[in-house]
Amino acid sequence: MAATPQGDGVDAIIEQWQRVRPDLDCSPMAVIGRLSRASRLLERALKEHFAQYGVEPWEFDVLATLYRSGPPYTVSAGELSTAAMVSSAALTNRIDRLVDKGLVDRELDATHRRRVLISLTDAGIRATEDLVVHHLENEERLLGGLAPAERTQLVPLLRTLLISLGDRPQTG
Amino acid sequence: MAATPQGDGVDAIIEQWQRVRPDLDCSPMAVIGRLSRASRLLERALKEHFAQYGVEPWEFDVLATLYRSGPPYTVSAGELSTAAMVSSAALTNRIDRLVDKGLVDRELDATHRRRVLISLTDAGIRATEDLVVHHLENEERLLGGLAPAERTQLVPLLRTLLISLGDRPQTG
DNA sequence: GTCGAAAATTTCGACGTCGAAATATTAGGC
DNA sequence: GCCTAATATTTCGACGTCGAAATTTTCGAC
Repeated sequence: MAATPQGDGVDAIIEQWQRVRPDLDCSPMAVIGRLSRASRLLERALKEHFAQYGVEPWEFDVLATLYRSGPPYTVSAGELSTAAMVSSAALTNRIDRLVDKGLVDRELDATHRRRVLISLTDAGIRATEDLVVHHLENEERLLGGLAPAERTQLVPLLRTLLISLGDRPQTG
Repeated sequence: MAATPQGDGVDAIIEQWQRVRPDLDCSPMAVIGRLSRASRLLERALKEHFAQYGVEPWEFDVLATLYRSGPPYTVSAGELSTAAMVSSAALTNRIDRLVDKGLVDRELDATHRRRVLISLTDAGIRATEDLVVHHLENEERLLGGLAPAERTQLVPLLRTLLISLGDRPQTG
């Protein structure tokens, strides 16, 4: 009884916990549970969006990391792996496929030959410039439920959390 | 130059974009990028924590869903699949392994025999009761960087976002 | 200058998830 | 009461990621 009328899925979960274990303080779930669910839902929505353009989210992620580094759009494999938060093994696989698609080049760093440099091809630059515009429109749409003031409130709170979790700029 | 001194990784990414493409409004990234990164970092931290107890995050997730449903700690396979936001195929696999561990039972619903009911065993109940206490302590620790007032601000903002993304209680 | 440790990437094997097809069960139309 | 469609779960094949081992290159100690 007295089910929260306007609640989300996390409200329902916390109510269940309080019914079964009123002795526990479940308040951290109200934050962490929501972050986790929101991220999952956004991931799905982004995947659907990119599918319209024949790309996977990870493809745009790699291309965008290269593009935003600026001309000559070159980043080492290790930095790409860190930026994407995936293992170096996963990154090798991703680059293989982007090379096959003709969107990036792979070459050895002339001065430090154990490093591998990845660069956007001209086709990769064009593809990224096209994708990023639609991607931002889509992100804007996904945040449509938040008023501008709400977004403004959200940003510093999430920044504080990220910093406390150890998130730092790549090039400190 | 003029790198944000106290920024997180997302600040750095947005600065890169503005340097390369000042014509684009990247403000949605400030929210969505942070949600995505925070979720990834929290996922890793939870995984590390649960590893101390010899369990994977998904194991706790299934056990907790059963436990918070209350006695007799029984939920259908389909509901577990929805709650965990994974495919029914993935859930079959997860239940197989929890059955092998002796933490849950699998039985056919007597009245609707195409449904499969999953229940916590006594060992499963004890394991969950032990895990949830440590899990909440850990979540509390992970949110340590946020002041209580900041958490309080965060919750309704994330709820609004979740609802606008379509998140709803399972038993509407 | 050489040897061993450190660094960067790739290869390898194992694992977990997904979408689609298959299987089993229930509900409705007539 | 059949036959079809809908529902719920499992099976199957393919794919992507991970951790660890292997490979190549660089750096420092001596």
